[in-house]
Amino acid sequence: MPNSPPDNLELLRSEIASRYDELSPRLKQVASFVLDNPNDIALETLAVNANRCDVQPSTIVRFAKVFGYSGASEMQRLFRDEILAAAPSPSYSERIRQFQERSDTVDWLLPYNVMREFAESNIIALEHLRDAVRKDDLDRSLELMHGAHTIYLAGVRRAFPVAAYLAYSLSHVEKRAFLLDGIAGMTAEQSWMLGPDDLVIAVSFKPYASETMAVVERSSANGAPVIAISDSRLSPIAKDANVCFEIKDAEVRQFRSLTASMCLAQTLVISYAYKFGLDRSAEK
Amino acid sequence: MPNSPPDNLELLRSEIASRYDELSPRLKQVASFVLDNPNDIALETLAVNANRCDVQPSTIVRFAKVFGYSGASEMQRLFRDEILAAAPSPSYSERIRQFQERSDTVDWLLPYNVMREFAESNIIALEHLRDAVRKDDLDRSLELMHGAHTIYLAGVRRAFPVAAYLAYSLSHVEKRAFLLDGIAGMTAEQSWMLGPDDLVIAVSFKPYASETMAVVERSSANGAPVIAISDSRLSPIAKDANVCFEIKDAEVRQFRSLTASMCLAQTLVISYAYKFGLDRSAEK
DNA sequence: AAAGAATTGGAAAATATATTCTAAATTGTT
DNA sequence: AACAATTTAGAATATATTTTCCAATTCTTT
Repeated sequence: MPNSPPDNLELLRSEIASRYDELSPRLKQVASFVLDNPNDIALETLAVNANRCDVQPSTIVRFAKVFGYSGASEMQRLFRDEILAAAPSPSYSERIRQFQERSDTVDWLLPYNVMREFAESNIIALEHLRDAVRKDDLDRSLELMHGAHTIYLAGVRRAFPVAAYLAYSLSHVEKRAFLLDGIAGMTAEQSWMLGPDDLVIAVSFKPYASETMAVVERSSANGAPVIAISDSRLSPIAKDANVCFEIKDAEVRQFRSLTASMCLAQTLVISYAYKFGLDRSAEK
Repeated sequence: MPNSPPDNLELLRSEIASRYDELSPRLKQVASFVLDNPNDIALETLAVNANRCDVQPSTIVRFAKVFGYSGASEMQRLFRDEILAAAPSPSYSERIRQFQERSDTVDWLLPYNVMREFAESNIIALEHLRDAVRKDDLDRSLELMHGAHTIYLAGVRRAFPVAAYLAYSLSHVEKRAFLLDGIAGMTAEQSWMLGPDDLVIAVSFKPYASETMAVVERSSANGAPVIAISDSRLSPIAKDANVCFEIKDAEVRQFRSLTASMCLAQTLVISYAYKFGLDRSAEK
């Protein structure tokens, strides 16, 4: 009946709400189910949804047609897109893609624009981090940190600032922490000494550094637990890790940021300080 | 081959990660797509997912079988259930109520809350940065960077990661850059050598480090231009600086973040690369 | 370099799912 | 209470999607 059906979920929801009264009994059943269980509509088949609201599949099709769609599938598309676009986790890549498309038109020769673009994508990365980090991983990390006599930080090149920050701030909350900095090629030697009493936090991103891989492999073989901060579960350092954080940092035209990784690092240190609050002093 | 397939997403993910190496090339493609885009697997048809990772639909079926499922559909069920479980009963009004409740009292003993809180404040800091940085400061910085034969980075303690990042990424856009790292107490000696052809980018925050102050003073006296990244115009390193960025980083209960500073650092490097685009290679 | 093994692409078959259609049931009207 | 109009159930049909299977290709081994 309506000329053009609502083309986003929010519109559809209010349309359903406002026309609720004119609907027939069965269609009302469908209406309230649809409003209350968007995820079921998105993910389950017509048959099971029909069953859930105690209705025939064909009734749901009729419902969709009443609101102007060609069928239930077309309406379902809206619900699926909502999850893909706005859902907690991995709308991420899609958002980034859209964002980058949009930014194709900005003038990259103006530093001011670069700044704005960069701030924007870092914000997106942080939002993603906030929603995607798993409670459980954080808890387990804190336990590992608490149990460790000393924490060793591994990370070179792009990952180095993160490792350096961890070393610095951990020692400021009075946790013994050393940076495996590989000065004079010492890294290999240094990792010999690590054992079950210690903990390695290894940070490594895409073209994974062999130094960091070696540290993880060796210390893990010696029985030292490992927390990995990396960009993929498939990362070589994720393999042997007891906990692996998968961080999707912002990427703007080839350049990858560290914002999300730094934020995670801060979270680990501060949570640790609060939970086992030996510190008091904290960093100034 | 495996007796019983993983029956929850997390298990499946780690199973995929750990067996990644033994997979054939096409199956690897599928594996990383599956890990990176769980929502697509949950919501899109085999055909479109196959297309997205540039593979035949049948390959995805084979992938699912390798991990013990009867077919792709059975595996997809896991991904769908994950979404359904994440939002148990997201009735609209209920969701809003929960959201409003959330921000009232946060329990800081729960790392998860710390993470959320931290991400939020970093986002705010970035928004501030985006709006507060002066066009003119950026332009002048780029000119100084362009004019310099070599850029030297100064920053210790909390500021060290920022300086390290700048050194790393500048050299990746083919700008000569050295970190004045003060190893073996060399900082003083190193800064003797700086002159009008060089540039110092100094990073320093609240309890200002004397090392960094010394570098700025001495090199500036020798005629080297200085860009300061600091938290106040009154900072000792701002005095002698040609350009001073005043960065208000997030502060959560005593702990200061580096997010905004890192973002500014990235902006400088990337703008430089675009404007004077010597790079081409960039960082990978 | 050839033979065998494993992997892959793609079309055909099977299955699952959505849609249509008609007869039955319900509702409202006189 | 009878009739028309509307709504509904459910089987039949159409469509979409997945799965299977085999030929083509690529990789290994000798």
